[in-house]
Amino acid sequence: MLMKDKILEMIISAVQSAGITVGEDQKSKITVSVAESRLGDYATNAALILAKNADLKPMDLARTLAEKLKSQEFEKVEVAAPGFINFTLKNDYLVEHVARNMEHVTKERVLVEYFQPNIAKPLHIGHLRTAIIGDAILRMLRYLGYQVQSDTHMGDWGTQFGLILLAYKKYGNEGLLENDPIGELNKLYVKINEEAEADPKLREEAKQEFVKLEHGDTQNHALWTKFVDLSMKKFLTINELMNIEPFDNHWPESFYHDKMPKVLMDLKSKNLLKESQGAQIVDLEPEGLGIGLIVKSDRGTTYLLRDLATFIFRQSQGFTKQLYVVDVRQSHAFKQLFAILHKLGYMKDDEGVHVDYGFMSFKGQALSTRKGNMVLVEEVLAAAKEKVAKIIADKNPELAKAKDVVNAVAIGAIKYFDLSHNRHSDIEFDWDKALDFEGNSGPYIQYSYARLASILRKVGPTSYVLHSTSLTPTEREILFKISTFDEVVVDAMKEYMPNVLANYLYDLAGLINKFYHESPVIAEPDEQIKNSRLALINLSKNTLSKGLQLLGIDPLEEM
RNA sequence: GCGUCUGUAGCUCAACGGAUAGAGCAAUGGUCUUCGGAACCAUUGAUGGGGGUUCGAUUCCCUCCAGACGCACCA
Repeated sequence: MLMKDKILEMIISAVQSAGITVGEDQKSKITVSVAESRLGDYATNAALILAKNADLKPMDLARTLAEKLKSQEFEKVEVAAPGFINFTLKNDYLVEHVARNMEHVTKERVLVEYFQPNIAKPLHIGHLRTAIIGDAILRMLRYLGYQVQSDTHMGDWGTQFGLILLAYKKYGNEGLLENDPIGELNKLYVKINEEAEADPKLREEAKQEFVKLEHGDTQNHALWTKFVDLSMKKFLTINELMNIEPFDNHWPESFYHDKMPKVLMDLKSKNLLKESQGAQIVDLEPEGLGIGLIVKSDRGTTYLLRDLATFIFRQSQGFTKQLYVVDVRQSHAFKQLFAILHKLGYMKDDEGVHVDYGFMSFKGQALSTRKGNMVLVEEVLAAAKEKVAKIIADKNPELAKAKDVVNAVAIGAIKYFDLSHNRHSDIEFDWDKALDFEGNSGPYIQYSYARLASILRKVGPTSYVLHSTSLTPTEREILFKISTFDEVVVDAMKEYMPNVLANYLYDLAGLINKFYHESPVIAEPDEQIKNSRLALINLSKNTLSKGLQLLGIDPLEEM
């Protein structure tokens, strides 16, 4: 059990033994949080919340509770104005507690959808964000014991394939296609779109091509399969390229093609479907969500219908929770989706969550604005690697396996930059900042790790014992910080905010660097202190390693 | 027009309704006979305006200002 939760339980029972009744609404307002280090380890506002009910002054109630809360785990339980209770854990207790691993409880099945590229459209920075955030969430939920799976949901179906098929038949070249499938398909798509602007007949032809595809035309189906296979292969290089966990499922849009009629029947049988302007809609005006378009007036299907089928299918696979890591522009669409699923009776509470994120823009050094404001993944990565390689060549020219290190640092820098920000914020990517080794950055944390690794390497294998006495204030802070690791991951996943963990790791790395500066280890004459510091280093290193890996960043023994 | 989100230091960002609003960059000044100086320490500096709720508001509510993004036949 997490220390935080344990303290909360102690508080509740202390309150009850003081004869004070606690309503559910009040209970939910009582918090136990990490205190400022000068005040203690944990703090609670319980007395402030309950004072009025108990008809006591907050300070008096706090004192009463504090008295009851004194127990073997705590060095101190103190009261502070206007009515906080602060807890300081015993060092002995911390030493013992910190060595324990989180008990593994198997939790519900969760599906995380992220990385939704469209065939014939190149990977850009938006795809990078969904992949990075989604991947981090997957890793963290898995750590917490959830049975998580990922799903990519690629865009491989729809009327745009009519245009692509038509263009390929007119101008296509097999060699070019195999060489650079997405680039070539994109070129064809752009070209035919331009032509269709001028000549509406082409659009009609394209539509027919798609109809043929839908009806299983052999030639079109073969071409489509080829486009999809080649593109998929290319897209999935993201796993290797960005160190993204392999995806568990690929259920693309086409996969739901034959699952939509059933949803339509369902909607009809529940009287939710209406005819309007020749189209089939669900009226969501009462919910303030406008009109949900299900079938277009030309009888074409919509994304909304496909998304309904998607949710229902995944639910049938046993997933009791579905997370959609998709940018914030889709939030209206997801509200509609969830509202209709409620009406259909498929969704209760928060079984579906839109994990939205803001935009990433770029500062200075405009990266190719040829395609509008699109910044390509390849360009970002190449630029990052180039910059990192220069720094490495400068700082550590002797480094073995420099290429791997450059790769890991570049990826770490990009990911950390993304993940350290609150995902709701629109953020500006600053090359100098993200790839500077100084300050709050991925490389800073990797560097802190490498320093610890270096000390342990020098000392060689020994068994370390952490002693609870003779801890310096910084060492004590580090120890406590490490003990809260699991709490932090739990907190981070309450609202699916990877930045909570990223910020924690930065704080920890900062403390470690401070400690590194203050306390010599190898040169320490007192063997017991030396040994204890080595133990602390070992713990710190393991914690940084766990945390970095949950963010999808490789810890490096040397850099 | 309606809706959602955002507005914090010169810049880029943090902050479960909590205690003296934290960082990084930039600027200035320091530390060290470098267990890896890619470090550490310090100084200057901020909640868009106005109301309200609360013991307590960057956080919740109202309003105004500024910006971004959405509001059925594009995907």
